[in-house]
Amino acid sequence: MQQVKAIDNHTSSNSGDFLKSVQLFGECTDKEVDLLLEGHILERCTKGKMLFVSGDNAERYYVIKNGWVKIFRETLDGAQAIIDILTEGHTFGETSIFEENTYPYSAEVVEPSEILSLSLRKLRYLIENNPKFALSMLSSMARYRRQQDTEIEHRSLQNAPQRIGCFILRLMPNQNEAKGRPITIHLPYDKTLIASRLGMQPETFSRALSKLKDATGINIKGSTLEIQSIDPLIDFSCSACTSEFPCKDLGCKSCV
Amino acid sequence: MQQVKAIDNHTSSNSGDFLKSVQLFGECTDKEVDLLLEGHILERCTKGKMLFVSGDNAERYYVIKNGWVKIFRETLDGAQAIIDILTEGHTFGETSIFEENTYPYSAEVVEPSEILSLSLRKLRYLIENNPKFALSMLSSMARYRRQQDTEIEHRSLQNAPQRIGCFILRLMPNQNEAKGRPITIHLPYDKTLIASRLGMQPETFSRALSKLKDATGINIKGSTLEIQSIDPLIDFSCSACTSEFPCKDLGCKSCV
DNA sequence: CGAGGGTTTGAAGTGCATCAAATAGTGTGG
DNA sequence: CCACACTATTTGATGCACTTCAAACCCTCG
Repeated sequence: MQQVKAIDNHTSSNSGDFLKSVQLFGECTDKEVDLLLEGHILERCTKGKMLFVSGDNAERYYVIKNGWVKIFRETLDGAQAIIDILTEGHTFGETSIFEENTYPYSAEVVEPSEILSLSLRKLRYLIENNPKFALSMLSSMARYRRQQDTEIEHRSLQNAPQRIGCFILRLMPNQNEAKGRPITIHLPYDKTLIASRLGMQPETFSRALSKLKDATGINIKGSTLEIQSIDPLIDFSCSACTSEFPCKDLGCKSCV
Repeated sequence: MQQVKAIDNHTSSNSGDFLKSVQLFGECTDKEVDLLLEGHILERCTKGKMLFVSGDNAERYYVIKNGWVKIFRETLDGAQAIIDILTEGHTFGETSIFEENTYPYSAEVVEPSEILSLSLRKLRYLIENNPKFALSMLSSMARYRRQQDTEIEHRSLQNAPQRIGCFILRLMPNQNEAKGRPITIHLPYDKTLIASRLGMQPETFSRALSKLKDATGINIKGSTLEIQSIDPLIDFSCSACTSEFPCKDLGCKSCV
């Protein structure tokens, strides 16, 4: 189940390049990146791997090189609340700097992934000594905050088919390319997981998806979607939202 | 409608004391507080006053001295999404430093309030030049982030009466005092507004509150609640939550 | 006292959840 | 390459929670 690969110094420059491509670390100097990477571990994880569970002692934070990771919490009787599902370039566990060194949620790999883990201590050092980096981190947290605000909004203003439409719009590769011409996209993970990500039951997801199909004319084959035009999707989903479509900065690939 | 009172230097030390009592500014030096307070405005606002609307140019951020402020967004057809309802010691508008100098939401005073407004430029200066303050701000944003995570969770795991119970628990003055003995609390604002804060209709709120009364034995007279013991409330509401009751740091007065 | 908003109650409808079962899809060992 | 087991997904039937629309009630305040 667990395949761990600690990467030696030869390849750490690759991880360095990767790290610089992550928004949070985009303005770091080479020296800072080297510091952050000291003692890093790059793990190839299979589906189902638990990276940590809520309450674990937190010494490291994580950056996703590729794949998907589910962030969630559980009630005593096992009901899960999905907080977020993250992918390439996202970080998690870094806010444990401000907890009492424990993780406030659990993290599970849901698709084969490469995950970089780094020392929280070194991150804290960088925050405390480089105001510019602290600003980057604040900016990144502010972005996340707006996303969460939107999430809450969607749950109360959008119905199930609209939420799915909005989810699909955020999977679009690039708004400019997508505009006007037909496009094919693949659902990034289990339909059941998408359902819980969107706060609904798998059965509801299935039915809502076919309602969406009827309403917007999209084509569904398994986990492949064919979209002739995104306009009907926008009309259908974005009418129940306070942001207008190019919903900038909302984790929307088509809007970054 | 608008009663503005710019306070002169004689009273600014009062505002200084107040500012230091706010978590975010707790570790600021006198000098820093003075800097932040330069050009501050203390406004006495009546119910209904709009402090700013989404999209407005943002030059100031706000700190609530007392009262209540609603933070929300609207769809084109007027449906409101309440993002948060804030009170004494809370700040808002400060994340506009990281937007393109616009507010991403609207802010409306919903109870008579005293609101302090301060210059965003000076805040940014402080963040950029004092790593310790940047850390405070990061910590404050991390706290807010956890609260929003919890909010999303509550919406999907708790039903209407449970959400109300949880809301009431968070109004409790102090967990230690509350434990065991009867206590009286007042709802802080309109029931209709509480309803939308909790993501439900006024009618649903009314019915759910009486269900809560039946389930936990609390007493309701208008906006006054008499609670013999908080234990039934905890049993009733917290079973559908991933946090155990002394839900630390979740904006819960009884748990701070 | 009367107007107007906030709150409650009633009746009916809707959306989603739940339970149950069928079907499709995937990976396994033979 | 096929049969089997197992999981993911779909479909059907039913129930419940919340919404919606409508009307009554209550409270406050001029």
